Amino acid sequence: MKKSKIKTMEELSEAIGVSRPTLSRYFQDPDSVRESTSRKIQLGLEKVEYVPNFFATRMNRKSTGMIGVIIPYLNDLFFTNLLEQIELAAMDAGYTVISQCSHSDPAIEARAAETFMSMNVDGALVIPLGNQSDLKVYRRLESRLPFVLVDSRPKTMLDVDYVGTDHEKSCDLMTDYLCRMGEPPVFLAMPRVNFNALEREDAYIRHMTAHGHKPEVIGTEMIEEGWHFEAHGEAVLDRHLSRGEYTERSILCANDRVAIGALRAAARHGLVPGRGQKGGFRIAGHDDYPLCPFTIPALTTIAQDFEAIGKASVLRLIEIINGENTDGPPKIQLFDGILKLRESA
Amino acid sequence: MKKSKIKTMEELSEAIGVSRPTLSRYFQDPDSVRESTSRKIQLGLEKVEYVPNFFATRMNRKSTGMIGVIIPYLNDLFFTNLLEQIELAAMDAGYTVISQCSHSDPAIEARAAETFMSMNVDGALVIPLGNQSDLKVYRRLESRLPFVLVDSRPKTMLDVDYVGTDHEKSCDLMTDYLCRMGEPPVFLAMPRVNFNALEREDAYIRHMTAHGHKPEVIGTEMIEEGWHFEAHGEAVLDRHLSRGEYTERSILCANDRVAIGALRAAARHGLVPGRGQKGGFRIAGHDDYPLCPFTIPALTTIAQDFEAIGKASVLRLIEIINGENTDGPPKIQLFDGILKLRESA
DNA sequence: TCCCATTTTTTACGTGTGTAAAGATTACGC
DNA sequence: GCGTAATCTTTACACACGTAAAAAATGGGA
Repeated sequence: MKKSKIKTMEELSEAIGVSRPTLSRYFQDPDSVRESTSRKIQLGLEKVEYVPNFFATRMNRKSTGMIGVIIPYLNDLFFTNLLEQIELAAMDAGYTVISQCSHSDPAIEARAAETFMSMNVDGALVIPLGNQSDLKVYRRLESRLPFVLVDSRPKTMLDVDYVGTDHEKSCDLMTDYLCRMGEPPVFLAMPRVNFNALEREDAYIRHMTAHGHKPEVIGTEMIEEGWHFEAHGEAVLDRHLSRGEYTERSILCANDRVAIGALRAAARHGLVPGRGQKGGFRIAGHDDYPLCPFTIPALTTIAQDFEAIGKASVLRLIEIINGENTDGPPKIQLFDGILKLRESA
Repeated sequence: MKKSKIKTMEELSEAIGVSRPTLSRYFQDPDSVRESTSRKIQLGLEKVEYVPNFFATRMNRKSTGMIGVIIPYLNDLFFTNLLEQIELAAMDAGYTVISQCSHSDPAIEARAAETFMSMNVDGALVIPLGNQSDLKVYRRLESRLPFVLVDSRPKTMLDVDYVGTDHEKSCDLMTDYLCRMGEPPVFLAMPRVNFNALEREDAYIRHMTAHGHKPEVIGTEMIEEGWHFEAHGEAVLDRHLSRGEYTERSILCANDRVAIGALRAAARHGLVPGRGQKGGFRIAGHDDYPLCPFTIPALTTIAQDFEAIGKASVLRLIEIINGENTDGPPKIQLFDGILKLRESA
């Protein structure tokens, strides 16, 4: 059975025998028309191929029902997890998510923001690119549509609503745990591409100093190009282990991907990190990357609460869209990380 | 300096002192107006905040310059890699990509298709969900806009253009390699959620039979729920190793995520897979998941050519959009996998 | 200075739907 | 059968821009 194709609501109204304005109301809320007409329209729709034109639909509305999400990288399970939670939360709230990936390129990030503005999205969630982001873009965005920063936040944007993990606290948690169980940790940093990494590093340093330990940070120099975190972690730790350094220390990695590289460097040197191991060699990460339970040994890490962050950022954005609680200082929501004890530390 | 905000082209034309149709032409092609006016407009734009309305812009055009991409899962680096390549290729070709993730839900997948139709995208690339996909949706899509299947293809959709990896060939390659270097492999399957997995399994069986070996497939029963491939691989292999089975065999895994789980099961049993190892215990994967070089031991696998697949699918879609080479049988493009020899096999 | 070609302005209509107002129809209770 | 309220149809305008045609302005060369 071939359904006849119908392009406009006008045609549809003829085909069904109902006026166009009535159809229009039906599509926006089927309960806004009498039940008998509602049934009549439903029956008609089954016999026909019709999809309302998205553009025409949204053009006249104050609200487009869309929220834009800018995500910096696709090839990182951390971000995809976050994006997934955001999409699900937005879907729940009846919004359509348009996501754009900046592919490590500030120019693309800027263009994505531009696209959102021209599409009249009701609001945007921005997971910033990092240090390279073009801050002017955010300022521009700010003046035109509600937006919330997620996961990380440039130091120059402290006046914007923000949802993320309390890195200070979570890093403390881990540092504290490592100190309690053995030698105070060394921090394996990553190239300065991201604000969170710095926050964690700072938190580590503060915590160590406060407890009378001497902080040691390695891996701040760029060894591998770009976002090859695993390769970076492997190269840095390999270099030190080759010199016989840190073979009986805890290595606290800036994130799990770095830690995965570090695990490999350890294996190459015949070291098996773990709290059960003699000698006190241990490796810990941060983020609870989905693969952590499957590394060898399984990686001890701090889990970020993706779901809470995703949900909270969407809800807050919707609040702003609706003009609720928009006076006063920017609303900052920080969620606690959870220590995931596995094998490696 | 505060730029005055301008909402419509009408207002802009007053502000700059140029007629609206001229502005319209300028935005579509700056060279279509006299250079002096072009400069005048440029100067004006610098003093003013203006973003053309996306919807109004596209409504009257035959072409919206957008292509839609449906991707089944976000939390899998395989798909994100593919999506990235697609986005970059589309960007190169001057198209805007709208991507929608189906989150393992056929209903969401269907809605994404619906959205694309209502947005009048010029065409769509579809990476199917797998067996659960609602095939009616594709048929519907087919009758309304050009689309190309990517990565995997339902058996009921053999009449649609398709771009992917030649699994038959790549699986042969691996099976052949494993046979040459030691005991013929056992195939560690994954739950039947995906057509590629089956294709690979079939290819394995055919190859083994053709060469006089007895094919053995394990892990077809669902042990872990859903897409927890790593957990599945670990559980299946662990069960067999516990019985003392396959400790001197090659394990060919349906994909790398399954293999990562298998690696862990091996480690738990004190086995180190590798071509250098005595006893012939080896593990191999498929896809060249980005983490493969960092597993312990590094995973031998078959790399899919993401870039080629992404580029080819976009180019083919654009061909269809332009009405080129659309007669004749469906165009199938299969790319060869490349054997990545690392440590595990 | 004048003519002609090029470019711009003016005017007007099209895109598909939202939406408001006024008039026509229907449903329902009495 | 009548009145009233709910619902529907008709009509009209709006949204922001594409686009076509005719009229006006501009620029450059002779």
